[in-house]
Amino acid sequence: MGHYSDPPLLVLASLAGGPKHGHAMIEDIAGMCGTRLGPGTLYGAIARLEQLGWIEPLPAEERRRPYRITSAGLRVLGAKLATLQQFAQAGLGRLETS
Amino acid sequence: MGHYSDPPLLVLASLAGGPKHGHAMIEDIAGMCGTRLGPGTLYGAIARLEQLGWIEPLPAEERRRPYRITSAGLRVLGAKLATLQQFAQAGLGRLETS
DNA sequence: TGAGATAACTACGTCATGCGTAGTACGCGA
DNA sequence: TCGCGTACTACGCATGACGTAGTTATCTCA
Repeated sequence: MGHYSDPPLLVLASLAGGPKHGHAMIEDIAGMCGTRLGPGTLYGAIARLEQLGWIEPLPAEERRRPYRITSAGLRVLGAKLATLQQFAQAGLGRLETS
Repeated sequence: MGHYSDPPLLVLASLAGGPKHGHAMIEDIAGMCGTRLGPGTLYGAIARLEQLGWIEPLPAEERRRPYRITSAGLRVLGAKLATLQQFAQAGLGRLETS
């Protein structure tokens, strides 16, 4: 433990830093928070996010399939991160009290 | 969307505010972040957390089964909340840039 | 030129767990 | 005594996390 892990959110956050293909996301996410997603986890999350319209594919280069976050994805990401931070702060507040 | 949901974490955070029985946690969590856990979700999470030694049962009063967070649970909660906040901040930073 | 490593992805299977529904039992007020 | 709210148990489905293995292409180095 010690890593945060919510694959779809990690993917969105990674793509918020710029378009990337799958393998690059793995590296980016590992660098960002130490979580190294397996291929099954990553590409599963990507497929679901694409279906939701939160990310979209860019023209493939060779065998890389790059993706970009959509405006809808940005909105969702912002909302999620905001509630996440709110919750984290509330929780930490409770910890200090006790 | 708009609610944060990670049942075990929510339970730990709720118990960080003092010992509670199941039903009280549901209300507490709903008040804290708007997420209302169903019984299956809640009691499932409780059982797993107890097995991990992160929470422990207190003597039952009538049909209420109160629980308290353990010191191990507090440590885990602190660590999780810290990484959570770190991640949220990093993500929000990326959002501002783009 | 051919063995090995790395990059990038696909396909598959399993297991945990999130979540809803239903059911039980108890106590309280009208 | 009827019904409502509390508090929990039991069950079952479906999602999704995760690992393993396999595929193909590219590059390096001997």
